Amino acid sequence: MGINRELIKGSTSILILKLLAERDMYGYQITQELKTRSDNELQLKEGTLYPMLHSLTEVGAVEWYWYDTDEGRRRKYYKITDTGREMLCEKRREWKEFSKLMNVLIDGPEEALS
Amino acid sequence: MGINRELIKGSTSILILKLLAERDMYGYQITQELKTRSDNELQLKEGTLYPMLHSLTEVGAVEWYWYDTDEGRRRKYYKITDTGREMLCEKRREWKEFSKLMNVLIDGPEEALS
DNA sequence: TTATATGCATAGATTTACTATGTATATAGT
DNA sequence: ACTATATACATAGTAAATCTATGCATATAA
Repeated sequence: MGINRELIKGSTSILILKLLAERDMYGYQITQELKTRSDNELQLKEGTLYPMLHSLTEVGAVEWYWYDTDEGRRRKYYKITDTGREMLCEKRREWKEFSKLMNVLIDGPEEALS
Repeated sequence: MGINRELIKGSTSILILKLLAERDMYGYQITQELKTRSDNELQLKEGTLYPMLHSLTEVGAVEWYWYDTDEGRRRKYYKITDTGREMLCEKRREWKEFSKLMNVLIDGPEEALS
């Protein structure tokens, strides 16, 4: 449905880009951070996250690098690019517009409240 | 993604139920009304609308009746039920919650603005 | 008579996100 | 030593939502 479709499609990627705009993060960390910040309401699954991260990498919105922790654990860190920051900015703007429209529509004309 | 999934799934049905809560409408009218109210941004397609209306009928949220206009045109009017009004109320509440959360997350902590 | 708008509807494709699963290491409990 | 849980990456297959394309039919304007 026009704007809706595009918006909704981006809702997950907005959140990922937003977190990466604050600092580099690895996949698992992204899921935990979203879970914490949303007070357990947003539980991003691996089946959603990793394909999305790969897709964001393909379009040049993020880059990644391996990092070996001192416990010998390997982590793949994702880093937002300038392109990614522009995407975030644009998607944020679109989200604001869409949510504003939705609020107007579902609150609707006063006479409908009777 | 939890709440997101459920919310987004309902975004179209919320709008349909909202319109029907104001007055009975037929399919084509719903598409035009949404288009007008959203200033041409929301163009609900028949392929989305009719399956949705049938689905809402199945779950008892709406009912329908035929109406013959004086020009001999037949229109299928949809009418919201009490169940539908409850659904609308619940969905509206969930939308408010979700959009609020999204706004908090994408605006994020102030230190991220640097 | 041709195009456009109105009006209902379905079939098939696409997109998105999910569930389920697989691999592997670290740590805590028994 | 064994087991469970958390961490960490990833893919295959499935389900759901919406879209595009199409079909049928009538009214009206060019």
